[in-house]
Amino acid sequence: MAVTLKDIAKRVGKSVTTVSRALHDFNDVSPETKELVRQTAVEMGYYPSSFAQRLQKQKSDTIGFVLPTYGPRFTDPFFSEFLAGVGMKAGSLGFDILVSTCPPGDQELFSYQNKVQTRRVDGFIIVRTRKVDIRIEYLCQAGFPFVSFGRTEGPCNFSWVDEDGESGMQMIINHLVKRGFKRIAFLAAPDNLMFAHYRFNGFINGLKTHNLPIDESLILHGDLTLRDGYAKTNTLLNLPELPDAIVASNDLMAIGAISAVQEKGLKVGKDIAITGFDDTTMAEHSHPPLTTVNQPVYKIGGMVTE
Amino acid sequence: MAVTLKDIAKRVGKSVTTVSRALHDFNDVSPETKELVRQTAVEMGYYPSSFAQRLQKQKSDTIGFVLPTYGPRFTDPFFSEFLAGVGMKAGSLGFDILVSTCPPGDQELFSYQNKVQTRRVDGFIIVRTRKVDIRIEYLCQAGFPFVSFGRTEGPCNFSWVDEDGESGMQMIINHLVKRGFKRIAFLAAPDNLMFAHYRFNGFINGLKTHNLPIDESLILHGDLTLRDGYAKTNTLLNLPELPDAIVASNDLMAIGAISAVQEKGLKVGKDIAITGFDDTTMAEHSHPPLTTVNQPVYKIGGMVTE
DNA sequence: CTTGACATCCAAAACGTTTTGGTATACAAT
DNA sequence: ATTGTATACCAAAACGTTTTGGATGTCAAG
Repeated sequence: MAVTLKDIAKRVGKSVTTVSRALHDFNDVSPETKELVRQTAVEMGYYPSSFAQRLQKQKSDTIGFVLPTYGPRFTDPFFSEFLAGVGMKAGSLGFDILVSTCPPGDQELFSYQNKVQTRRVDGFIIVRTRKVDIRIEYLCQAGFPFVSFGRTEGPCNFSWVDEDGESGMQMIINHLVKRGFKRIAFLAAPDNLMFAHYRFNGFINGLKTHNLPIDESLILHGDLTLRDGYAKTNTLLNLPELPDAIVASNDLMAIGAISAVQEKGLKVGKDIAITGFDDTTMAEHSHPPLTTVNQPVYKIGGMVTE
Repeated sequence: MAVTLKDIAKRVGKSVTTVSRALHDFNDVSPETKELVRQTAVEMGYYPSSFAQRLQKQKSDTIGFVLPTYGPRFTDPFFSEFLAGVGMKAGSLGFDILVSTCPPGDQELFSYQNKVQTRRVDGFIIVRTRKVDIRIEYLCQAGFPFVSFGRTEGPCNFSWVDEDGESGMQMIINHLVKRGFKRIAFLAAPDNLMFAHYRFNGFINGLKTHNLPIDESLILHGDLTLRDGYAKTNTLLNLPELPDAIVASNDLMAIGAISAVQEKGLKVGKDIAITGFDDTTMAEHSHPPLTTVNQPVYKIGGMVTE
């Protein structure tokens, strides 16, 4: 159906080689021929077959990205924003991006292996790194190119982009302490997630810096969802001695916390301070406005891609 | 680098043809040969080159999806959930999904043309259809396969999946009227978006059904963001005569509306009722809980893909 | 002994590119 | 006349598959 080099060659009465080289502006083609070929190509509506090119070049010009989907209700706005950043940068660099979805777990590795083995992608972008991350271990050991958003533990040597969640969290503690809050609770996230781990460290170090006691009963582990932020905050609000501040590991949980606190008839920011982390648009427009740490997700997506 | 059919052929002392046919279980290959070939393939770690296959078959087994990114702050959770649904279904059907990003506008068409012309995808999935939709017009006229989530105006004949936003909105009005609300405001969305159009129609028809007057001053047009829901609601709250209910075209705007109302010291659900549309997880955990209409985005993503 | 049916195999073409390693011609310098 | 140097061109191989249209050998029926 589609117009090929051969068709153009036939039309202009030259060989396929010459047509190909004319279109690539090689200097062993006469200016007249080049012009003729180019015009004919446009006229006939020629576009190279990407698969033929890729087969020949042994390059896919494609980046793989596996969305770690946590079930059907998968609405963490992080991913759409990150993907937007990735997509823009990839597009401007002439790369395609091949997205697949897979819940974290056993089958996860298949998603990666599959694309590596059938040579569908030249490299991967990895997000939500974990302390022990089989994806990273596999790709490292296979010598396959990838860049991650987030570090990992373990011996692998690879390129990554990361935020400094530890500092970010310390800034939050400083902010709270400066305003007189002392009994600070923490809504932690699954500790196998590296970013959660760093934020947790930052929290602990922040308390230590200000010589505040670390009260285990004020540290609860949530799953990063709004729902869970709400639930865990209710647990906190049932303690005999209430916290005067709640530091959440991300904005979603913080927003859940706000709901819970408001529901109890307490004033957020007065009775209990609440802070988030990420600076999502949701945070931007919560009421009262959420104190949070900006994480430029779109930009990070671009950086990782680059 | 990678193992090819030729390598296997050499090893087992048969032709490439035979190896290929053995692996595809053709019945003109002896059982012994088949077994031998299969084992050798596994041993040598053979995986077919997807590009060679695709070039040969003239099929890409890939679905294109262009994310309509509205700027760097692009956090509409709709898209991650939809994409999760698409990805799961596509994966189970052996299809890849090629994602690119492009803001709606002039260059948008390029994203599509490009992939059509270089034959990188076999078909497209389209979302957020518009009354006059150049993407649909182009693909229709080019005879290129696609399925959309959402209908469009215009003469094109194509396959789509859609929600019945009109009924959904009427249900909401019924719900409100039954509870005694009469002065109902509407946070509309850009009318060129089909889903917004249907929801608007549903709103108007709902009012008519109950013989309620249509007050233009109570109909404001927002851009679907939380921020704008907040802003437009403030406008409503400055009217000489307040509405007793605010119907938002989507959950994000509804949540913005809740903020605005609460900030004024009014009680949501008592002084002013607020409803959303979409049933995002955010809505699920807003306080007070948002009355909304469920839109099974994940499932829809799967249906469109199928 | 021939014929036909069947089982097993394969060379070559095709998919649409890019690259390699040339050839042919013209013209100038020796 | 020979050599050298450009300039303009191209056949063939290569990338890794699948498909086409056979070829070969065996065995049973006639």
